Amino acid sequence: MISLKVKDLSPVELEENHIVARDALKQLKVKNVNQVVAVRINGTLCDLSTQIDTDAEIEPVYIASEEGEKILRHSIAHVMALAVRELFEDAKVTIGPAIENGFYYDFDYRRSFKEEDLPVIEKRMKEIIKKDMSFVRKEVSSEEAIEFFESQGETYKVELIKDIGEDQVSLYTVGNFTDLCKGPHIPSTGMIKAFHLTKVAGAYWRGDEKRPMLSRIYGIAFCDKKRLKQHIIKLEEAKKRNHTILGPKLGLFSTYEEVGAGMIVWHPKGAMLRHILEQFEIKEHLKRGYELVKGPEILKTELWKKSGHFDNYRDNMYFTTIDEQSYGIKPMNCLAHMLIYSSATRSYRDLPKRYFELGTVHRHERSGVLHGLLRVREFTQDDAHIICTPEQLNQEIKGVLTFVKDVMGIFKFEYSLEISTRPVKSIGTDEDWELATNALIRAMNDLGLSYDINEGDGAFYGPKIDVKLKDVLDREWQCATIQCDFTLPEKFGLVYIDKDNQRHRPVMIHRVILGAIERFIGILIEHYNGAFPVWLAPVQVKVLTVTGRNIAYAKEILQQLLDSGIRVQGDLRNEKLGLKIREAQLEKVPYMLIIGDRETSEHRVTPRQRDGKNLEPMTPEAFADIVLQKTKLMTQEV
RNA sequence: GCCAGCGUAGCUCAGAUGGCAGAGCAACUGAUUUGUAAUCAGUAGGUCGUGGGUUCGAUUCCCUCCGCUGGCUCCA
Repeated sequence: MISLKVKDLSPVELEENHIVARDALKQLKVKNVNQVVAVRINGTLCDLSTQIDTDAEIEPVYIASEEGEKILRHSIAHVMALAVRELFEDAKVTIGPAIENGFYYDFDYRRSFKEEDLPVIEKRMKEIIKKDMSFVRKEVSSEEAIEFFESQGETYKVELIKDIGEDQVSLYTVGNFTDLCKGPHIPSTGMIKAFHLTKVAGAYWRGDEKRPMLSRIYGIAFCDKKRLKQHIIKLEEAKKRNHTILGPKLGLFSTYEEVGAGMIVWHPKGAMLRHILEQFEIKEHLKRGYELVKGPEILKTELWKKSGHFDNYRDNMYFTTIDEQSYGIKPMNCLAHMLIYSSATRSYRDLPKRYFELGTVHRHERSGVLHGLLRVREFTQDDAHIICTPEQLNQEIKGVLTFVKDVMGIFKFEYSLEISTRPVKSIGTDEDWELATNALIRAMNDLGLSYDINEGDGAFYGPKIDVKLKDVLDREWQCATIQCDFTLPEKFGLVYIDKDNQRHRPVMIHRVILGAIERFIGILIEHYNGAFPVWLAPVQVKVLTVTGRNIAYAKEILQQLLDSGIRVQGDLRNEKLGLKIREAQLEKVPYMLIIGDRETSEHRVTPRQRDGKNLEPMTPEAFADIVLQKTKLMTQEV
């Protein structure tokens, strides 16, 4: 006799000594059992076919839940593998997990899969689903599993089992396809209602580019057709917000095949947007005790050798020769800042030094990774190096984290934080790395911030805190970063004289707030869907005349607004007002000023907001005050 | 760099088993002086991304390179 209980309900005593989970749910009168994909038995996720033979608390996992959908997606990956193995006989299977919104499976086949293969595979999958085939779990010894997969020629699976290193592994069979898998899975393929194969991609086995390139097939999947459709609509909406489309359309920037990959050409409105951000940054940095500095674009290769960049970052650098001397184009701004520090004897009283530079850097990124403004080869960082005593480190890191919070708050950005630890290719002693890593962790804890740890993803010279923002497709991009560096001060022999009249080694923080102006603007465009708030809008106001009789007065208004520092343009063409409004609307200008005969005779302006609302006619001065006030306060709304 | 897809007028896109390349919007010209998201008419605009090959003939088929997109890897 066993006692079973569903969360929040009273226990039920059973006559039997064992029962299959699915039957238990029925006996316990759990609702909609046909919508349940798996169960939690005493907290452990299990298949519906699991036999229960002890007292247990069980909890149904419904297909529409986050967990249930994940199980569903993973199961669809298996169905895809079955379809692929049926269609492409000697295709080897590797791994196929559930991911956000869907799943993928990596195959090793004599050719890579093409997009035209997808409808064929999808059709076969639908046939399998129609047959409502069961997922059958079996636990076997690792030796047995290895023997089985070897007989199937599934060498990748054999490698996986050996790496798992357990005595027992579980296998799942659907149709004639048996896969190594922890599970759980949906009971049978009939539960699959909504999926679509979306794209193919190459992917290295185990993410290692020295290993074979596999062929990956991606799919999206949801518990029902409605959710799938919603997701597709969402993707279409996202596409419209995409900065690579919106940016050129709004006259912000463009790229040219003849200029080169990863190089951005800024048009007037984009250059203005950059300028606004840069002025904002200079102001915010000066407020926080930073000093403006500026280093050259190219520095002698010897200096890059001294800093360690030549050994560790050479592949990403461009070099040139001038008068038989080798120079490196800077991929980072730190070198000049080091030299500025060491140009004088520094006292502990001088520290911390905070050097800030809007520094343009060049990095040779691999061609395949370039993407719009988010990944380019030339970009400008809002870069600063803080040189301080070890005792000041914690305070300085907290200062930067607060700076980041303040700035992200102005833009109303949500962001995630990550601490990255020592990578394989790196310099410095273990003690320094530990000290620096702990300093970062302590600062985060002091401020009560939550973060993830990203093992082995630090810079070659030190650990770092990364601040990540999402683009319109929910891809995360690193923007702000705070990096500790104990090695550069040493390489450059930086010292300060402490109270004890002895020379001591300062520590350094590399940090950016927006990150790269280019990337940040890319994210900004998507964040605001191109409709920038007044303080950021490259054109804040457009003056629209109704007829030619209003041109003289409109010009007066234009000049008056320009004089008061407002970014204003006129549309004085001989066109209908409706057209002018439409065009200004498509340019996403925050304010339009309608200038007709009434406004001209009363010496007023009628503002129309971007949201379509008209304000009451007012004096030009009153309107200028509104715009200037919003600019000053950096408000979010129009 | 690797895998897959794509590249036709300023933009969005048609098009042909290889035989003089098409539309809408934008541009230009003229008319219209107009009150809250497109006034009308006309004109002009393309070595079909680059270079090579196959062919009587290539924008179309093949190769190379350039660029873009989505992944892998790498990073702000």
